[in-house]
Amino acid sequence: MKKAEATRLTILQKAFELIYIKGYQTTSIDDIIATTQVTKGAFYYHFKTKDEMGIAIINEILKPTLTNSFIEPLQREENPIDAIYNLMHHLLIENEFLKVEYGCPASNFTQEMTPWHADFNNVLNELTQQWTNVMIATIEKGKKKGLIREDVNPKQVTTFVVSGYWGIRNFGKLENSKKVYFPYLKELKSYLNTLK
Amino acid sequence: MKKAEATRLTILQKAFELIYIKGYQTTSIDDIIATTQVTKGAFYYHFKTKDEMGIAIINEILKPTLTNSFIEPLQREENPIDAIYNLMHHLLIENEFLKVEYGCPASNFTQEMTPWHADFNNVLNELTQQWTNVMIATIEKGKKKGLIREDVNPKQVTTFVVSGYWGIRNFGKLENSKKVYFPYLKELKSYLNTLK
DNA sequence: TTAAAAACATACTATTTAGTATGTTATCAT
DNA sequence: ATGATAACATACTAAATAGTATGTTTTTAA
Repeated sequence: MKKAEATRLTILQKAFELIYIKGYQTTSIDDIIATTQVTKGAFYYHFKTKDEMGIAIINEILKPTLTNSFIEPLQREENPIDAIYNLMHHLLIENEFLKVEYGCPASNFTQEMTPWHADFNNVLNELTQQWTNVMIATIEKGKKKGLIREDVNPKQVTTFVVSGYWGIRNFGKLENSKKVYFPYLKELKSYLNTLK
Repeated sequence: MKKAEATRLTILQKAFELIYIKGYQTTSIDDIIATTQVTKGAFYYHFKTKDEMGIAIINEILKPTLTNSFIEPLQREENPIDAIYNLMHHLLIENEFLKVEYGCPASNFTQEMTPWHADFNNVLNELTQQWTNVMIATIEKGKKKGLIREDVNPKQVTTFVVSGYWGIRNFGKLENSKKVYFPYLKELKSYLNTLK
């Protein structure tokens, strides 16, 4: 990797961390250049504005993570019920990238930026749709294999499940403890089992 | 009501609206005094700091709304399954206080303030617990009446349901349309029916 | 090796921000 | 009616903010 590309990447990575912790609006460019040890000139050489950097974070940091941690695990498993449950368990309990006290990065971004920044809205919508589309496909495959009841509506289930995930992350943030994750996961499991 | 109290209340109400729409951090005191037609002197006579006003909004605006729109409907109904479903339907579809494009005010506050402002965290936790406690009690009553299966865990179900609500509000915000609410509500209904 | 362009560095600016200092006016008990 | 205090009004300040102007240094292609 070229040095300039490396600079750009460290800006994105460190900025993401700060934003994940403090929020987008309250993370200043000065904060970012202080923690990255990159000067303002370098920052504005790589990004025209703060918002351009924000969009780049979503596209270049969040999207790859989404693919690795949210999508691939769904595609690896045979049974959609196990796939979804194991995914959630992994995201909530094991994943070290996501911290209970700071919630879900995509959800945070959506909450903060979506009503007022069309660009953010678009790219976050893409992000979410990638995830939901794969989950829908997973459930449909399960139906064909006879692992899921015929009358189950995959899109409906996906909306319900993804909502639950976003909500429980908010819950965790509020209680600042993974404790809330356990009743959620238990109930998710019994819910998913009703789809058999 | 005394005139001074009226001033305080309009500040809280208008500030709430702005914050609901734009977020807490990006709503400035100047924004608030501009839309309320109240001067800075008056504002700081009523509130020592912006955060004091923020807490007051949660206690004096959000809490009463919670009681009226989130708690009483649960207590009025006999069957917890109907109670929860009708509540959600009402909150998502009929309620005019809550707007799809701006999400859930309590959830927005949690997302934005909770990791860094202990005072906000405390009061938001109270708010949420009031709601969940009533929902738990509703389900327990339903169990005693034989309307809910014996092996259902009320706290687990409540965590699951409330998470779903918060999540679907985030979803609505993202898609900026009530359309997503319908698959959610349908699946919520079939889920709730499995608790019988 | 060298010239041009890419990559970075420093010092600055205009605006916005929460909050304050210091007033003036309205209200109310006596 | 009057004095005290509650309620508001105006003008200011210091800090923070996104972004710019104008450099210097490093890479790279010839």
